[in-house]
Amino acid sequence: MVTLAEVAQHAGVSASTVSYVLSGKRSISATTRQRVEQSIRELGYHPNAGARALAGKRSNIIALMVPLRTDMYVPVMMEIAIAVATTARTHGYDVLLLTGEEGPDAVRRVTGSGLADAMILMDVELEDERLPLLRGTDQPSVLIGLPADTTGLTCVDLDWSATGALCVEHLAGLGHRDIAVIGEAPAVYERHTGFAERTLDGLRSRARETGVRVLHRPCEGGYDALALTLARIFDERPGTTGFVVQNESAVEPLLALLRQQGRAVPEDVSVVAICPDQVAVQASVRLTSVAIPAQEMGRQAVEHLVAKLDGRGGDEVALLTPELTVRASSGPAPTAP
Amino acid sequence: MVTLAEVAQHAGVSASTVSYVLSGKRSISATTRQRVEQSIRELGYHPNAGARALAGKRSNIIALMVPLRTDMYVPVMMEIAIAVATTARTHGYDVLLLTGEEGPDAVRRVTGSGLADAMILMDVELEDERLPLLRGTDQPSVLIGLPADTTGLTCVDLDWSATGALCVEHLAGLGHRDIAVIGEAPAVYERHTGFAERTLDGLRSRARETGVRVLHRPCEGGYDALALTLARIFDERPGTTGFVVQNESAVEPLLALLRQQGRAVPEDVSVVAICPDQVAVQASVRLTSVAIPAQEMGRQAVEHLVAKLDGRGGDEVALLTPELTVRASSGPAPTAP
DNA sequence: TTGAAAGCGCTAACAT
DNA sequence: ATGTTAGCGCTTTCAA
Repeated sequence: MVTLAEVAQHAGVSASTVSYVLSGKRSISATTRQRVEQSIRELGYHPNAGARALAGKRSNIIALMVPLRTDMYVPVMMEIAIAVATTARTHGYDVLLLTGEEGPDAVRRVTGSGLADAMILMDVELEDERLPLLRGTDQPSVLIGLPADTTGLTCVDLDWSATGALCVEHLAGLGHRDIAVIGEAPAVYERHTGFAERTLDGLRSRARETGVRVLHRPCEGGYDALALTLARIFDERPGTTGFVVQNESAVEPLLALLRQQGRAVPEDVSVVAICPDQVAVQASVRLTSVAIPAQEMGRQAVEHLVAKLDGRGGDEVALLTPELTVRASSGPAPTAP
Repeated sequence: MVTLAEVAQHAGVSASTVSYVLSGKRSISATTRQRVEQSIRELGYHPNAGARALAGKRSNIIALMVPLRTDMYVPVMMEIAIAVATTARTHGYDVLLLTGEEGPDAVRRVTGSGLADAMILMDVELEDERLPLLRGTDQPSVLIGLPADTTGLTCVDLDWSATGALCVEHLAGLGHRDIAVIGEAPAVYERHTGFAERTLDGLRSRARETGVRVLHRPCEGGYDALALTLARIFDERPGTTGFVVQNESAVEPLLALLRQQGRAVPEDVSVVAICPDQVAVQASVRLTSVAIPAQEMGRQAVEHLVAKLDGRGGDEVALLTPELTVRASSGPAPTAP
């Protein structure tokens, strides 16, 4: 293992000079710099992470807490995680992967051990039990998701309320008066996950404003669950002509069942999905959708965190503006026969 | 921040005693141990990770390199990653998330800096450029996936060749004589990803043995791509009665299109999928499938790695035996009209 | 069974 | 512009 001292000797300079060449924290003459860089290359030197963390009081590691749950749409989580990792690298940070399993203990462990300099939490609940800990520490953190009380916290999230509103607006604008919402699995609501409830709020308040009726039904993924849900919806509201789907694993089943029942999309019923663009374009009908900007969320979370680590920027809630893309699954409401 | 020295003082013992209480590397009298543990709790002490890594020469971190690609089935990657993280924790390790982006450089960086004690690589190609580096270092590693040459390497993977064979065997046993294989996206083959090629080998050699014909077609996911592929298949082999699908995002489109063409599953055509069980049971027809044991792969990778770190166990290739579950999508081949 | 003390490799004053 | 040096908090000999 090559040490800084060896590099120093090889280059004929002192250890601190090598250190400063590396950190750029003081000016170095061009010639020494080159000699040092040359030695570093020749010896294949890599600074020891532990020693650095110990002496410098920063590990250059960001912890990322991902949920274990399988009732969230996994590709979105993965996309966020990867965006976090790659963005972090561009700022010189590595990412430590923590699963939700350890819960609040993980926060304590990471904070206490100096393992990471900061952390990003995903899948935040409205009353998340990790929040008191975060507020009580000086370790910078960013939440992806919005808890009920954001005091003293930095959060990044899609503006789910606006997302819901946007969906209703689109359908209402097309003349739909009776809208059904296929929501996330019941467990997601029971857990009081912010995004699900906020979407619903946005949906409902815009419905009120535009005078359309909204029927919301949570739904597990898969065909069987959706068949049941759909039957109930048409039973209760036979005049339903618009659907908003928030559960990715209900998208394809919904399209299949509508087809099977002889209801044409978008002639008889319109469908608006809340999902990643990729899902929208790969579906059997190209879906009008509001995109979930997973990458952007991961990227912004890191940018905010790095800003805090650098002493710039403070607490703040960054809500991403939703964008609706019109595709083939939505059209004017059918005129009554 | 609480230090070991503070704990020692609080407990009225020396620093080394506290250290040994923590590591258990020498016997401590019951009373001292309790006093120390008490102090640790009272002060909320957490050992400093950097100092530990520096002095102990082990970071207790395992690096996990995940691919950036989106042409692999993402939930499987995620499930592996989470299994790695949770299993690692049970052995006292944390997991550092590296993306494939940095490529071989990441291996150098992690090895050189002592950031991680060991690493797990996912999405290994047959001739992976990271392998020479791994062979040339004493840092333990485990591959999830099988390269062409496994000399000096430890690998964990599903036995894809046996998986392919199993699929053909099942269909052949039901009397199918003409089988089509819907494969992964062309890019996956071009990249020479081991699992895709091996599956094909297994498929073909068992086909030869059982005297069935196999037509293999790579396929991007989504409806449009699959529609094209399917048309060509029936064009070329009108007598096709069995399908093996390896691309998850082709599963649902395939079922939809078959339905649409009036081909009943399993009466007219049988479908066997290679996918996680969850996908198989959530599909519109419950699929006969060979499961991809994502969790098990992640878990075993960590177990092997920990064994190497502890000086137990050496290089070794662990192939998981595939298991086929018969569900509703496969049945006897239709008798010729 | 316990203590004392020498580093681990690096950073950041403090000097010059 | 560069060198000297005192730690950072822990592990692990070496001693008792």
